Amino acid sequence: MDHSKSTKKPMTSRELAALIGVSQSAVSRAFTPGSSIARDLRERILMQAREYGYQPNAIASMLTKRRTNIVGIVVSDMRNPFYPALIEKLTQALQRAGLQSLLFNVTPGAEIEKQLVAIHTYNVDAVVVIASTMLNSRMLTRITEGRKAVLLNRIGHEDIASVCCDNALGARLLVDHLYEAGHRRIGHVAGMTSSGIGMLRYSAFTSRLAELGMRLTRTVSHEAFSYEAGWDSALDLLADEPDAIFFTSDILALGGIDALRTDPRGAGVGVVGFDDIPMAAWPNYSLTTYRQPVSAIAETTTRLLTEDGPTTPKLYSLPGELVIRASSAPRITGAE
Amino acid sequence: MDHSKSTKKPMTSRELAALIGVSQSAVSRAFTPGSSIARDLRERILMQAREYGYQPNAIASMLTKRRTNIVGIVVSDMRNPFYPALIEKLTQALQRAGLQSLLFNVTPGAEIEKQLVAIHTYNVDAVVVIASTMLNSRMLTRITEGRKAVLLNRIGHEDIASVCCDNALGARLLVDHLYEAGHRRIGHVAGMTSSGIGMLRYSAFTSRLAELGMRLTRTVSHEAFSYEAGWDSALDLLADEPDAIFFTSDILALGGIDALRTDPRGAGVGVVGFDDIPMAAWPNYSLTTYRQPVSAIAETTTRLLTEDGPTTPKLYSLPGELVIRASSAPRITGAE
DNA sequence: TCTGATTCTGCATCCGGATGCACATTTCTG
DNA sequence: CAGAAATGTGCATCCGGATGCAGAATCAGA
Repeated sequence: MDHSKSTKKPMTSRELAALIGVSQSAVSRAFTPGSSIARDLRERILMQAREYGYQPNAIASMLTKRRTNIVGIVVSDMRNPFYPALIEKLTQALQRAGLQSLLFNVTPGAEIEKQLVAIHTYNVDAVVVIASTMLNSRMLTRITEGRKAVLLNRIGHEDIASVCCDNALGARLLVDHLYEAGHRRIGHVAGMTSSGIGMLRYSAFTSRLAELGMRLTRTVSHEAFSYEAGWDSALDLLADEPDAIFFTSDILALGGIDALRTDPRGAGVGVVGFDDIPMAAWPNYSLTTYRQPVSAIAETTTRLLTEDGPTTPKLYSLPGELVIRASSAPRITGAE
Repeated sequence: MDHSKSTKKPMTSRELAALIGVSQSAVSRAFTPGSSIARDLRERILMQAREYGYQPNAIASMLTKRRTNIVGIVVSDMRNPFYPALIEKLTQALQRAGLQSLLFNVTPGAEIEKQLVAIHTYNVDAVVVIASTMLNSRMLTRITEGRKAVLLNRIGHEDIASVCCDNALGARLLVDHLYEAGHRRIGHVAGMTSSGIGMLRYSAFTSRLAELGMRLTRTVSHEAFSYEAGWDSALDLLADEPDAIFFTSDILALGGIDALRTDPRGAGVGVVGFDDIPMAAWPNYSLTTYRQPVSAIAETTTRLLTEDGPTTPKLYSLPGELVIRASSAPRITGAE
């Protein structure tokens, strides 16, 4: 009867110390960069440690150092393909910096408050909140207070740092592009009207529209950033006979493109999105969009979280890139 | 000069104990279900705790209990939309069971070994490995030994529990369906040939094909589970003039559908996928597929990880559901 | 009412490392 | 070469809870 599988207890610093005849403190210092220990002693200990398979217990060290090296990532909308991509890049960047990512999936149904308690009890060093219109300002304050925090794709909080692509620039570039392609009457599809980012894009969009003397036919929203919402919104807008439609996010735009294909009036209507999710590049969609600098966002976030001192609560706005594809092809001007 | 933000140290059990005049042990026991403490004392302590905002420090308790309540999720392919969906459901199910998810993103480039060390140092209670052809069998053993472990969408490891949908059943049902729709000459697109799941589906597929007297024209692989690989593979297969193509995963099938549309020979070729990712339901694709029981997979995994005792290393095969859509429409039999 | 069984409670100690402090060594400096 | 300064090491203690053990308190039975 051998149940060693669960019995196999890892060695402690004291055990290793005893084995190689040094003090426990020496072992601890050997593994603590910058601590006061002779170079050769450290090397000897590290070598022996490798030999015996000793690794310091991170939990114990968290307790004394008051530092977990864990970043809580709060996310609610994994449906929008942009976010998995962002999370992937982010966790990779964090891992490179020696930080692990604890994922907090905020779901609509359950008691959100309760889910967020864990963020406190797990003592995460920092919190990254991704979009999450599900969290109100008060909850946000609760989970970010007393620790480093960065908001991604969320703005309007004076006391928390926020990293975004340059939404206003993106919106303007897209409008400029539509203008050059000959589109004049533009429809707008918002995602959720409660999204600060969405509203930011919207206001940049409309003001640029005005500057160029273009016309906003109408703005509609089905209160979701989803394919279905995009579909429904596009059909709504068709009544106005727009030249083109500005979707505030790619996932909306994809639904819109497919919807437009179901209606003869949809032919020739230009479409632009925002984000540049992988599907935007699929030939079937060929969506013109503004590419979010996902890697730069991940890097910047990581930098902010690893810097010493509290995170400066400013808005870090990173330039993206206009990606022109077929969906916004120049308008064929016939009888107007 | 107030820098209280970082100074605000949470209260300890001893402090609370002193405040309300009980011993530290009492406080600890009040928060430990099933420990020996009088009902009314516990309630008094819990009430005061809420009052003073005391919460036990999870790190300290991890140290003594030798239990972190953290599950490491090892994933490498976040590109395939099926996995974000699975991860979302999984983290939610785990959260409901009081477990947090530490995400380990295994990236091709970096030294994988090094990334996996963290799994050990963080003392995660359990590991869930999702697909990850990137990890070889040896690495898998390293990270799962001594702890509970479940493989998702990965098979062929005698000593680790594995949870999957019923891949063989799914493949058979899809073949049956193609048969009924009048398709006889079937092409096959594999993802990565190193994927055990892929091969399992393949063998069930071919054997059912044989049983029904249908014909496998050819099987191709571009060694990736991606839209692009599906695209290329579909075009490869067109030379054989198949009636229909079986794609071993939806994301491949989507690429395939779009590719078939670029070639006149692609017209009328039936397509089936596997997984039922959200995009499969988009009208533009309307992909017939076998839906993986994502929730059931998440629940089963959670159950296995929360059960007492070691995880039984068997294969848990859960039934999915055939989802028939337009992509596999009955073949229009013309001049053959 | 007294004894034995039960249920609680607090004390002391431990979990595995980190670290201030004092002392031992080594390295300079004059 | 003495004495000061710099460097390294171990001891003891702490981080914040968990838990075995012994004694206190409550309850039951006779």
